[in-house]
Amino acid sequence: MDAAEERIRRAGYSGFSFREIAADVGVKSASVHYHFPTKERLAAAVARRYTDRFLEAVDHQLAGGEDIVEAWRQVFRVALQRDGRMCLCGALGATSQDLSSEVREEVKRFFLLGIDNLTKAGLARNSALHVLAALEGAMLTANVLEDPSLFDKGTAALA
Amino acid sequence: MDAAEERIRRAGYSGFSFREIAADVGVKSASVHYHFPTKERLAAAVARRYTDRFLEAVDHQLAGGEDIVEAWRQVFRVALQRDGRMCLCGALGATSQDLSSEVREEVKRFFLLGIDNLTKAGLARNSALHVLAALEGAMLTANVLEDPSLFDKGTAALA
DNA sequence: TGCTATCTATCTAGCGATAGGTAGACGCCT
DNA sequence: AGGCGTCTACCTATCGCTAGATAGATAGCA
Repeated sequence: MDAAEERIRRAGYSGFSFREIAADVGVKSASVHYHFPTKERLAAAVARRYTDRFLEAVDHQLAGGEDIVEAWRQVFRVALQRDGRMCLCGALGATSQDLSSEVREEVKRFFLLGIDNLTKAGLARNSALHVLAALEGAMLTANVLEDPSLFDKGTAALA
Repeated sequence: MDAAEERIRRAGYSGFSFREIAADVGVKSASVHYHFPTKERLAAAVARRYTDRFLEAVDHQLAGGEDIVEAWRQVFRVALQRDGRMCLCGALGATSQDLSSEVREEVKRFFLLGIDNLTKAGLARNSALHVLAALEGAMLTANVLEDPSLFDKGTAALA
């Protein structure tokens, strides 16, 4: 799943294969099929784990006394700068219309829970949407222009 | 190129094929290769045309007396709601790390010219980054959640 | 005007590579 | 003994791309 996550975050759903992630881990593709019968199932599992971990990380930031928006910004920031990759659900979501419903639902879940988390912390719904959009978009921009500092600059106005 | 643009905007770079777009148009894939020797070349040509048209549309909005930020917002809005698809450079940019340099440079061009356009209209660089990121991210969010109205709600704060 | 040569845009056929996925055998551990 | 995990070997389908050929339009020249 780690290998799949890396590959998906770099190249999207149709940009990774069983053979590639098997080779990354040092096994054969048939072994991956043993654990995840289909590609869709694997991608959905990876997306679910990603979302859960992401929300946990936000909670951890909040526990450290961070403001809610700054907490989200920090988690996105780390995802971009530590991993050097896109947000998994951003990478998958860009081709949302082409995903199987199983995977698409997991990607939706990331965004829905994100909006939910931000509103429950006191933000208006439109503000929650704006924060999530700005973070996701800033990550994309920094990724395209290969300059991580653009994330900080593009999201400075949120803080 | 129209067919290729549609497919790329729905499924990204690795989500379209010569055979598919040939079938869309009613020819054979070999005929597409006649005009575009490689897939990279085709994608790069489509991205360039998309960027040029996009900037023209922004200029047209400005000529109509629109505020610069509102002009950008409107063009994104139309791209999402009329076409029902992602921004082409957003869809490609999400997998930027996996694109050939030829295509990646065209995607970069979209973002660089966007920032340039916004700053030359008077915005600070960080504000330009923020606007572009928010628009691109709002489009992604609306796309994933299959609700175009979320674009308006998520970008209302920009106006 | 008519012949010749070239160009354009398409076709059929097929290349090698890779995709997702499956069947059955093998070894290992309890 | 039996299940778990991995393997080899294979399948069908599709990928990007190319070869060779062809019909029709175009252009230059006698």
